[in-house]
Amino acid sequence: MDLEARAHSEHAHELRLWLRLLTCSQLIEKRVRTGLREQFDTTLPRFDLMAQLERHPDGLKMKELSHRLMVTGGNVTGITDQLVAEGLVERQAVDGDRRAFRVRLTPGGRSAFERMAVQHEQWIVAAFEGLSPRELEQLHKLLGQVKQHQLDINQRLGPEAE
Amino acid sequence: MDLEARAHSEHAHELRLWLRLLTCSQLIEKRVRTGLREQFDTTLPRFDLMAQLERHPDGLKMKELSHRLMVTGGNVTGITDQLVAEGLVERQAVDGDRRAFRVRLTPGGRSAFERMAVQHEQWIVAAFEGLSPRELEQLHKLLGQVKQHQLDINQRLGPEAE
DNA sequence: TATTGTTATACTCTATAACTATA
DNA sequence: TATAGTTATAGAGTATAACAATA
Repeated sequence: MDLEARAHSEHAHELRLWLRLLTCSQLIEKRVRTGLREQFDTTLPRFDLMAQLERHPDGLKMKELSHRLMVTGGNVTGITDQLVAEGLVERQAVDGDRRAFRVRLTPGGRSAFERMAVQHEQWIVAAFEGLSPRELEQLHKLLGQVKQHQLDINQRLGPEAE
Repeated sequence: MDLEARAHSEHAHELRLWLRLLTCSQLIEKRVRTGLREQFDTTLPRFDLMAQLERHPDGLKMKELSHRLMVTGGNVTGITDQLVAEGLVERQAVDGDRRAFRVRLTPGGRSAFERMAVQHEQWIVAAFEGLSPRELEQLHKLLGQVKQHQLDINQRLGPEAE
């Protein structure tokens, strides 16, 4: 386990930081993916889609989901189709625009998500146990700056990339 | 773009931190992947494999690559096969163990990697422009603690998972 | 028997582009 | 003409498990 084995040159600090950031998220993500698969027979993209819907009880349009999940439309259709087939989410007509749907959790989908969310939270809490509350906040703040900067860059490169 | 739209409950801090960490690494990774594809017609796993070899001029065994890249053996075989076919890396017999190889960059592979690494570094530097040198170091240190904790957890769960 | 690496398989996610239907 | 969503396609990455050769 050593993605950090790179890093040359003059900007070694940035490179090392990036590799460390990547390693951290990969390690945590890997545990989450494995857990979701083994305990709930599901995947991270599916979980993420349901998580978005949980935050929006009135549902989200396909386009919105695509934007929030940072994937293209075709993928959202595919994942949504699966979840619909399993009765976890449903497509609902939108008044005034017969092209669009509102996707929302079914009651069964909501309770299934709650069960997963409880477990998911435990994985995440365990992942950051090593930090004090103060460090946790510090890290959150620093990553906030990083995130904002990425969004700024994307905006510059092309608003649709946001 | 809003993976952070989750986060309930009592441990909202940890959840928000995780979602932000994930968002940051996804945003940066996405740009790196796109750049590698568009400018060099390659992928991140291929780049990562070559990066490992660049750091180890004497080569690495398949098993070692698998461990460092955190993927299973079959995948390393597949990626290595591609790179061999393109003349970027080569398999070399290992004295005293006729089962194993040492995989190493060819001269052409080395120079191809150098070209990519220069560009890659620019992407990464740009990604962290928003931070002062001091913040950069702070972030590096905090992520170091996070990383170490993940490794500790993996060790506890099963040494082979490391 | 255990280990190194390969093969075969199957699945998920992904982007792209062409398409349908509405607006 | 533009937009919402779907379909079709192709490709990459992944894990798993069975396998061959060697230790």
